[in-house]
Amino acid sequence: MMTIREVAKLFGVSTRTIRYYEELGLVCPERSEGNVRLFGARDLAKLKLIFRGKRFGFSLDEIKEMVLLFDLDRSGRRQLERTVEYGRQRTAEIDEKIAELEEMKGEMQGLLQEFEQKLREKG
Amino acid sequence: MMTIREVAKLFGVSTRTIRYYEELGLVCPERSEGNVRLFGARDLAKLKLIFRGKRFGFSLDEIKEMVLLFDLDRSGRRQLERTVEYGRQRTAEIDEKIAELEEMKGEMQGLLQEFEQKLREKG
DNA sequence: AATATCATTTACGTTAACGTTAAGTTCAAG
DNA sequence: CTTGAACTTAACGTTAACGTAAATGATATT
Repeated sequence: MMTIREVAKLFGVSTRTIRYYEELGLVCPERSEGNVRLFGARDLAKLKLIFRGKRFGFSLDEIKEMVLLFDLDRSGRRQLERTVEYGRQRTAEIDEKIAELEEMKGEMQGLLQEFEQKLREKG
Repeated sequence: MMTIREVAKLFGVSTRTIRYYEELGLVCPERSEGNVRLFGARDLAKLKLIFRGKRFGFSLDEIKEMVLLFDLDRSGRRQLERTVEYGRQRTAEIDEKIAELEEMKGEMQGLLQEFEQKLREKG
């Protein structure tokens, strides 16, 4: 069980950021006797997913939906099916993002080759 | 040569967004006799790069630096070398992003398999 | 038990990336 | 040449994602 400052340091963010994510319902750590937040392994895995999502321009609202995958494991069959379907859509989106990134990379490399060509011309 | 509304519609954004990007110095379209913005092919290619960058969580400040690749083609040798070096760093970063996205995809697929397993258990 | 260093909630402040409105200008159609 | 739609600048409004400060409570150390 980690304290909020340890968690913040672990992910390289402020404690405010962690509390804000709790405000939004993204995480819901246990509390100690004296109402102090205590983060378990599952909370940390969730936060890892959250910060990874952030790095790819997902909004916190979108991330909130993605994080539901973490919370719905003892739900009913119908709910599970929808969760799986939702997860499929998300991974499909990620595939698209990867493809687009590679296209972007290709364009930039094209530009670089042009420039290098010009450099060679100048000797 | 396209007008601002045509450009906005083409990319599915507001005209304000396009003007804002000009405010930041990201694009610099020609002007007609009567001071009306006219976007050429090069402006459109640049905007395409800009919106693609946005989809991956790059800030407009970061994008501004990336877009410099478009503007510096008749600069001097030293400048060209630095541009090429900068471009290399950017493509390396994109490689990292791709790798991380694939890791993310793997994690989500792992979760999905767990859920599907549970679905099979429930018959 | 006092002191220092953490924690808590509450609430207002900040910045990026636009949205929106106002007041005026240009362009295409009739 | 006028009328209406689309353009212009200028300026203030908005929202997400936090930053920061105040007042207070918990915890560890000496």
